[in-house]
Parts: sequence; C-alpha cells; structure tokens
Amino acid sequence: MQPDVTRLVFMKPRLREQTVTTWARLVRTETTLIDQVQRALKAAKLPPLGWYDVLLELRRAPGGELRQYEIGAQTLLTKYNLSRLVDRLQREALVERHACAEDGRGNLVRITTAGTELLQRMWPVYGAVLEQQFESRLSADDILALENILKKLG
Amino acid sequence: MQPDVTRLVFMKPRLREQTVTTWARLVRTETTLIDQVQRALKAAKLPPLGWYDVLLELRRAPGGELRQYEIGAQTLLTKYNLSRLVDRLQREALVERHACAEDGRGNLVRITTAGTELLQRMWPVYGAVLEQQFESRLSADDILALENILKKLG
DNA sequence: CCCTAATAGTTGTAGATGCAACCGGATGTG
DNA sequence: CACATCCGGTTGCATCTACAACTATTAGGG
Repeated sequence: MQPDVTRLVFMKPRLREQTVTTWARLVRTETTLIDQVQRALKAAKLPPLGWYDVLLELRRAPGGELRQYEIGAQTLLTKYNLSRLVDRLQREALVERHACAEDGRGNLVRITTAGTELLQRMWPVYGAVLEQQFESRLSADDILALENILKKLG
Repeated sequence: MQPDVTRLVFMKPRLREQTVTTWARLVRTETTLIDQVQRALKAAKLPPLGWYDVLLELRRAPGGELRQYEIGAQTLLTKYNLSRLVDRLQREALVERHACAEDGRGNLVRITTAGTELLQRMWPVYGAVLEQQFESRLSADDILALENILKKLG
C-alpha cells in the first residue's frame, strides 16, 4: 500500500535548492534511460518494455503463473491496464488465462513457451542498453551507493 | 542528441547481479514517486505533471516565451505530443501562441498570467510530495552523492 | 540562383491509457 | 443464513500518445 499522498498538508514548501536539482536530474536520467531501452526494442522490432515486465514476473513465479492482481502489485500497473495488456499478450499466444480454482472471480495467467522465447530475444537488447548506458558508466561502489540511497526512498 | 542505442551490438549481456537489482530499484522508485505526485495533483483537482513541466520551462525562459522545439528539448516530449499539449494549454488560456518573426515556420509560446498563477497553485502540492517523500528521507550528503552518481549517467 | 535537403510544426488515424460503472464471486457481521 | 461490503476483473467511453504523412519555411551546395 502506497502512502496516502492525497492528504498532505500543503504549506509553502521549503525545499533546498539542491533537492530540486537532484530530483530533476533523477527524473530526467531515468526517463532518458527507459527511453533508450524502448527505442532499442523498437529498432529490433520487439514489443515494448511493459510486455517484458509482465512476462518476466510470470517466468520468475513458481509454475510460471500468477494471479492478475499479483502481476499488478509487482509492476505497478492498474488493474484495467493489466486486464487489457494480458488480452494483448494472450492474443499473441505469449500467455494463457486459466480459471482459478481457489477463487472463482479471478484467473491465473501462465506464460507460454512462446512467451519465454520472447523474453530470451528481448533480454539481449534490454541488457545491452543497461550494460552500456548504466553499468559501464558507474563503478561497483557507485551502484552500491545508489542502491543504498534508493532503499531509503522505498 | 541521444546516443544511438539502435545499433548496439547484442551479445549475451553479462551484467552483474547487483546492476540489475539497482536498475530495477531505480525504475521502481522513480515511477512510484512520480505516481505520488500525479495522485496528489489529481486529488487537488490540478492538471497533470506534464502541464507543470511545460509551464515551468516557459516561466524560466527570458520573456516567458520559447520556441516549441526548445520546450521539446527540455522536456523530452516529442514534437507531435508537444503540439497537442500546447493546444490544450492554449485552450485553457495558460499560454499564447505567436508567430515567430525570425523563423516563419515556427511559433513562440508564451505563458500567460493565468499560466503563472496555475504554476503557483501546483507548486505547493508538488513540493509537499517532494519534501515528504524525497528530501525528508535523505540526508544532505545522500542527495549530493545521488546527484554525483546520476551525473555520470548523463 | 535554383534545386535539394533539412527543420518546425500540424494532423489523420490507430493504438494505449484513465476513469467510472459494472459483473460476479468472496467475506464478514448480525 | 441473509445482507451489505469488499475484491478481482472487465468494459464503454473519453482522452492521450505513437507513427507516418503532410505543409511550409529555411539552409546548403553547385
């Protein structure tokens, strides 16, 4: 559950200049990197990142299947977006939808062989961008430091 | 100009485990924070973040006006998205479009009084989230360290 | 100058997202 | 067990975004 940010008290914010600068850089850096991944995938005629995220969650899960709401919790997708994204994945035979025995409302989404194969074709593209735009520009210490700072924001 | 990520050599990526973990956390943290800002704005019946970004760029610019492509370069918006976003802002009288004297193709976008007023109403909401979800969770040193790491990724 | 190529911006159309309303099936309380 | 409520998921509709094609203007050679 996310913190309820809709009830914050709105006083005139007194933020340090440096905070705003760093925040802006964080947003810009992240969007730029994501954008590079997306462009690389498109150039390789592969589906968008959202597909990768969902398929990866499924492949990580025991049995290669998850309830839809579990995928949503992991990927931060809303339920209606997920519903339609799974439609698209299903249409491409990358996942199957099965009725759920324990809960008559829901369904289990399972990744197919075609789905895992797609994952394997996407990873080199995704990973190459990560390697060259992210890992290679930072030291191992940088990455650890970054991890520790980000942890405080979770 | 962005690095051309569409011609990378795709070998089997050999990324350190830690790199992938940190990358995942970076993406998740940033999207969560942006999402919190968006929800706070919506709860306050204010327009989305994209409007803020454009209006802020304009207010920062000398004379409160910029060419459309200049806004695009700052905000990472594509030209067609920007074209329509400026349409919407114009419809709400937050900006004006003027023909550009030096370049007959383009136009100058200028922020209006209503536009700056909107900025002033949005900032407390935006800033409050930043203060409570970002600044208050990090030390000044953390923020500086974060800045320096992110700089290497630009 | 003229012709080509590049640039700024718009637009038609298709696809994706957001919102609210909705449909069961599950859960809890009296 | 009856009822209201909650929860997982879907869907209609409006809005927004992506892509490609287009107009109009500027810039660069020969």
